[in-house]
Amino acid sequence: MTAFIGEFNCKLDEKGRLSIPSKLRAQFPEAVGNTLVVNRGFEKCLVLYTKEDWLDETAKLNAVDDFMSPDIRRFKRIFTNGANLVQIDGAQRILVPKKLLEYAELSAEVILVANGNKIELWDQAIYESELNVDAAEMSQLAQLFHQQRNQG
Amino acid sequence: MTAFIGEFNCKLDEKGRLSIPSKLRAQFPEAVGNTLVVNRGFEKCLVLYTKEDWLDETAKLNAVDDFMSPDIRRFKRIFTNGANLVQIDGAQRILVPKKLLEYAELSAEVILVANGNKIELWDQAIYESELNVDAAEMSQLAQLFHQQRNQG
DNA sequence: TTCAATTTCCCACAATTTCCCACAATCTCC
DNA sequence: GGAGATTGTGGGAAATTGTGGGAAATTGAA
Repeated sequence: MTAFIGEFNCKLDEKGRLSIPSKLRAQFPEAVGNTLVVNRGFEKCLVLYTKEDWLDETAKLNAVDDFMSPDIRRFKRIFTNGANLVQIDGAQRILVPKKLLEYAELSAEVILVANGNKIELWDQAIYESELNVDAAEMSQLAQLFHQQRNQG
Repeated sequence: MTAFIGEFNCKLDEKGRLSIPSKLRAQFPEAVGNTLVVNRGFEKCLVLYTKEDWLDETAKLNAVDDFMSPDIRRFKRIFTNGANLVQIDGAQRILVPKKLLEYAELSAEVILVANGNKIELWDQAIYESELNVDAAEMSQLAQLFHQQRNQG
């Protein structure tokens, strides 16, 4: 599994193209070729995967049997339905599908945040508010994390 | 895991480059190669890790599933936000990303403080005021530390 | 078929980053 | 203390990257 690192300020041009910072591009395994997968994130952001990692993710999803419940089927459908293949062009850019642009409310100033096998794409303003926590809230979050990790 | 020791006065040049003191460089395991990870610290400072140590840290985080809750995702984001790979150049320098320079309000005079697998990078003036505690406050802090450690 | 709209491909300029060299300062060893 | 080696600092030049926009190609609708 790939493990991407980095946070990058990027710009979307008028055509909705996002140029991938060379430092991030350099982290792609050779095998990636020129294809990525973009999907909606849970929050107001998009998520990029290599095609391989995306297939792994969906494989995990599909390991859960559809017979189980309507909710399972619904979740799988919704989760998968935003996914799009995108091509990296000669200038290391991808064209972000319009629907997804709108979903994540992306303006010209965006942020790419890599962590693990996911690369999140945020509008800069929204990202900053997402990260803006005061100390009290932070320690609450930490506590929650602690609990949930131990529940597993 | 690496265990760094030492405190060093350093200078940032006009291009935002930080030259790593040879005494610190000598503590890097061979395997580090020329790559480090810089991230925001909780306080107004930056933190350097070897890439390996950083991946260990994030692996612990990513062991908790993103599907679990929005708070989990948020916590992970806040924790990893700002991380960037940096290369050590031929003159044993790293280029500190502009965003992070601004975040930690670094001027030309900075301090590197090594502790465990982390190396903190502070603006000198800010660092000094951070360390400026009187005896009473110090013993109060120690008490707090003691309590919170035992609560775990 | 024709026209308009979108997409893809390509080129070019500007800004940044990287690489390299050189000098100054410091340290080390004799 | 002095000479040589190592380290810290600065800056110039080349290479790379980011960004914008134009033109060709493709698509879809009338």
